[in-house]
Amino acid sequence: MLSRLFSEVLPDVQRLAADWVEDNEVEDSKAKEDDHEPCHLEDDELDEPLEGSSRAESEMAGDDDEDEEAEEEECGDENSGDKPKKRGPKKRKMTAARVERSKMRRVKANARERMRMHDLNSALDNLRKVVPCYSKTQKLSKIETLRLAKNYILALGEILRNGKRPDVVTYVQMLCKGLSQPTTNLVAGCLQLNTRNFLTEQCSDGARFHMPSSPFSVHPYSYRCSRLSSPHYQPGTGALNLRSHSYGSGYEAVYPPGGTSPDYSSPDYEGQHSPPVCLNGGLSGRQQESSETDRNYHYSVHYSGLTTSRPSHSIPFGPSGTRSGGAHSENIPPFHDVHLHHDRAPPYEDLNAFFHN
DNA sequence: TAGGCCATCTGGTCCT
DNA sequence: AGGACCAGATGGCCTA
Repeated sequence: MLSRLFSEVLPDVQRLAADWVEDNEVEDSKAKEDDHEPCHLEDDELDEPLEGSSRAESEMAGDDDEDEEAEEEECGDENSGDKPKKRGPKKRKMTAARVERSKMRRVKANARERMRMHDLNSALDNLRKVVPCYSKTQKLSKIETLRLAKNYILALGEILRNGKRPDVVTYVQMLCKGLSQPTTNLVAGCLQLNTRNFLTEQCSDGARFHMPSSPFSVHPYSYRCSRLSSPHYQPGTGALNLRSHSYGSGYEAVYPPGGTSPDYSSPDYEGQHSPPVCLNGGLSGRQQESSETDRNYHYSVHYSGLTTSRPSHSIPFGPSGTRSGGAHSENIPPFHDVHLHHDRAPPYEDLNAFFHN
């Protein structure tokens, strides 16, 4: 067994090692070329840059009177050893004023960079609000937001291209492609909550719902995951079945008949493979709240723009094409702060209304 | 405690 | 010269 493993892996390892040696030789030669300029500092830059954010503190502490000496030391030993003398324009002396200017520039640059990152983050927040499943308290990470947004765009494009509604499983699959499992659970959980026509029972932990008459052809299939082994799980609670994969950590999903396996090898898949979601109304992973905190969740439908006038916000997906009216997720008291956006995108009436306006 | 995520600082590069 | 953008490094916080 091991020998077979070695025989399979060894050639690759050897090839990688050879590549690595080759690369290092190239880099070494580059480094040697760079060694010809031992005092390669910008005129205005501080000497001996410190590591990490402590640098700023050290700079802000201010050692103006030592800077000139430090600068002298920086290039003072350039003749020592057998290194060739540095050519090019001589380095200007770091006067106290120039050091001060340099510090000021750095402080200003830091402030600009902070502003820039804040702008970027606020843009990401805006993006979070328009992708499916927005939660103020349980924000998607940046990378997950971008992935979900990409999937959302692709899904909408697919809908427009095909001109027909996908079933909810397909839709969730499109949305969750390449997402982490917690995000997948969150999105799919949001989506499933919104597909329910009504709740026959509001469970004490806020995570279990009966879905006796879902308009989607998803609930008949069993779905097994780690959550199902939890004391909260009850069979027949309408677990939404997505994909069938066995993942090492006790996750096992079952494909619906005729279901296709996720194309994780597709070029647009990036990042970790998403294990199957556990869609029995709860969240798992990072977004999964304890049964105590589940009570504080309130899923609400978030409409922006073209469908705001609609009183009912159910997902119009499903093979039957029926609108699952009455399942307004705002009627689910234990959940808060999670907004569903996917429900405003797929309605073709809404899309048509949008395009005809 | 490890790993994920994030904010911040920093230096390099490119552009105006 | 200065600003925008980027990527690497670092440390803090949180969660499993």
